[in-house]
Amino acid sequence: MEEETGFFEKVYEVVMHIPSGRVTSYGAIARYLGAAKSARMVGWAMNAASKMEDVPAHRVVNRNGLLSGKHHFPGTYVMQQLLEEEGIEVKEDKVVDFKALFWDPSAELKR
DNA sequence: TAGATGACATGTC
DNA sequence: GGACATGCCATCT
Repeated sequence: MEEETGFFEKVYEVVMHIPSGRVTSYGAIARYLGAAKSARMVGWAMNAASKMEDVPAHRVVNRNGLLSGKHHFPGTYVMQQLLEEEGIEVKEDKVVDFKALFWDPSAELKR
């Protein structure tokens, strides 16, 4: 009966809490979940999350601000398009001022 | 059918 | 700079 806080479930929740116009990285989420070494797993969660409309996986990018997962989206340009719709500037599949738009879950959600 | 291995959208040591 | 860690999925044997 527990909520069964699965790793994926946690990732989904965090990603769903990402405010519009903001982006985060796999490591930040993994670190917030207490599994910094599971950053890879976060990528897999995104893969499944990308299928969920409630989970804006397009707001999650790698540590370099590069849309690493855009290649896995239904459309190579969909991810960038969505980000631009949110007001995020994307250049060469990279988030402009990723550092300024970076959203830290542990800083906003505060565990 | 069940079990085992590889692959993956990264990150840290 | 290189190797390892972590969790799920898909595929093969």
